[in-house]
Amino acid sequence: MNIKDIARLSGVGVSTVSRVVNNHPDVKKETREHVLNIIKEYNYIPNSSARVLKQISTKNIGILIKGIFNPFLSEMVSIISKKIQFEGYTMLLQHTEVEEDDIESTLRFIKERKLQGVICLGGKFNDIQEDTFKHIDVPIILTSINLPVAMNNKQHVSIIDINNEEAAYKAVNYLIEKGHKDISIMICDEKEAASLERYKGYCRALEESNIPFDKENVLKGHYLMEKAYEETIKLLQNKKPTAIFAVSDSMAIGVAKAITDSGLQIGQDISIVGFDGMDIAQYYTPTITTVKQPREEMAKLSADLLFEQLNGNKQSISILLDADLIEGNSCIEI
Amino acid sequence: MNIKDIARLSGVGVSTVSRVVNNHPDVKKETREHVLNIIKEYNYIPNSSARVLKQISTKNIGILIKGIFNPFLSEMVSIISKKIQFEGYTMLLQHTEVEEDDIESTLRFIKERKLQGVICLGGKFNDIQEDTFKHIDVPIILTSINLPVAMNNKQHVSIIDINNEEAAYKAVNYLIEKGHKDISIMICDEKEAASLERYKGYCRALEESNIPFDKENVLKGHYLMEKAYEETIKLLQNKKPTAIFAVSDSMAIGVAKAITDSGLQIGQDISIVGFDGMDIAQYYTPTITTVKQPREEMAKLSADLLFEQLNGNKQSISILLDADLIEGNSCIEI
DNA sequence: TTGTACGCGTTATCAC
DNA sequence: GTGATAACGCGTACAA
Repeated sequence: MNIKDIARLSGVGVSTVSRVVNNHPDVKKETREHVLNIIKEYNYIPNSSARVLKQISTKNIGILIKGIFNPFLSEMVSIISKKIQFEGYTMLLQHTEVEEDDIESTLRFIKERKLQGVICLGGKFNDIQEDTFKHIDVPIILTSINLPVAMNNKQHVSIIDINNEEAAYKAVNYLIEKGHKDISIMICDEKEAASLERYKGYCRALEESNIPFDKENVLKGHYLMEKAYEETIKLLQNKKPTAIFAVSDSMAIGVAKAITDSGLQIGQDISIVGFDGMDIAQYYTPTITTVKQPREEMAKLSADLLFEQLNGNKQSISILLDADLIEGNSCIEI
Repeated sequence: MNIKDIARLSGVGVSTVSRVVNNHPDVKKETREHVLNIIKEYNYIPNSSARVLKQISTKNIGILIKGIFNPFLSEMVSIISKKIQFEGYTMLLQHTEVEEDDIESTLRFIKERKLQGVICLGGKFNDIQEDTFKHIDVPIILTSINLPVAMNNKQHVSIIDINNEEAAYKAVNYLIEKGHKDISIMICDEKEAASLERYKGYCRALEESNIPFDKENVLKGHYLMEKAYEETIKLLQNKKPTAIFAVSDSMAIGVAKAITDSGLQIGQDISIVGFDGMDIAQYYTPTITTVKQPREEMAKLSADLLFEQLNGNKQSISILLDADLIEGNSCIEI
């Protein structure tokens, strides 16, 4: 069932059917209705591949999101999608596998789908070069993606992110100011970019306060509740820090449970600071002190920037937002 | 930059380029390498629209998932995707908006992308008719989707779900057996299908034990932590049930926090049962008793069934799995 | 082993 | 207001 069939069945030409399907005004009312009836009757649905192939401008914006399961990024998608719809564009959402090369995927995505612009949420772009996107003439926004600082502002992309190092620094300093000296950190692993930046912030805070670094205090939770739980249980069998800083809220929950299960009290015995500002931090008991990433702002900024560039303002910029500490009841002064 | 350009630049015909791109064996080694170099040099990426348009069988399996943010469904996607890859197919993931007509979307998805099969995760298919998918000759699996019982096994689709009514019935009975008589329920709203089924199970359990139904005991949390929290706070200002059954774990967390914030103790004062079996139920303090949906099994079954049908076994079936209660520490005997 | 030519389903251009 | 027809970029049968 294609456009030709419908044309034949309706007794009109293919162009008329095309006009009806695309809501062009220059079709007689009766003709339009008749064709619509036939379309309805035979369940005709235009082949999108053929359309994209033929169309010059698709009015498609791509969203490339790392992984299928990331509540943090998901929430930003909904905000962005509203803006895209409002502007009369269509959003194409695509996920990338964890191992996938994100630069390659972005390039593919743009060319394959004839996109007018892309927003990438999360992912690794470490191998980005000055000329990586040189031949691409559509705006690219990298949101919540950690980039080598040297690249900022230099290539044909914009960057919206928080200052991970600084945010983590503030969080750890908060603990230090409360008198904590033996502070563990739950990172993802040695490689993950955001986790690494936060780890650097942790190190800097310790250093500035002349607190010796203890490598036993570094735990790897892979952003998983379960792994964070296990690692914390293990840690507590050997030593008892006065505070644990987890670089994600999900890991903070794992840490919290491990503390409770070890017969200790959150806050009283061991203070906890998380990272992200997910709802659960606020609804856990006790509420978890966490570094809140300005998700809404990042999402809005990304979408606005994209359309500004689409509408002529060709400037690529790079913005690092601040992330503020939201105090809960998981930390005490000692 | 298209296949013709590459052919010209490589000094070969388009078919040779096509063969190289698609890894066909019948190309001389040097020719292949030469063409690959040109492709690399000019960053050529084949236009997927043109490919799909031309291809007869795409070896594409579609996954249609309701909403962008649903941890429960996301986890199933990863399991299904592995099977699809293993079978040498490609997975196309598409999200549907909350208000979208899911039947329409499924039909669109299949025709637009020339799919070999679809798995729908979540969504509303209430308007499904016996002949809705009559003209579709590819397998359709509806997973975690509540369907009017009368439709089971009758049309051209398979259904994998849990028995929501029964599972909820068991959960509420568990509370009743522990001596609870004043049991509140936190539903999504009056319309959402799964929530409705679970609500029915709640009613049946009360009825069978001759516990009078109190409409004050029905709260609407819209599957949101925040909403569930607010509604519970409101409830507790008027009355104090001995137990609350939330039809999702996220709402159970909201309920839990509200209880704590009202100066009451979870379990001791008010027992809680959740639904879904999300990680957080296990990592909350106290652990939340919850009805665990067999996500892995549902996902595996869906994928296996799809490929069985693809490989000739054309039977459509409908399977309702059991969901078991996982005991935590959020309920006491009274 | 390689090249030519046609058709996939649609939209855009032009003629009527 | 409507219809014929040439692209869009690719895969493939068939010819060489």
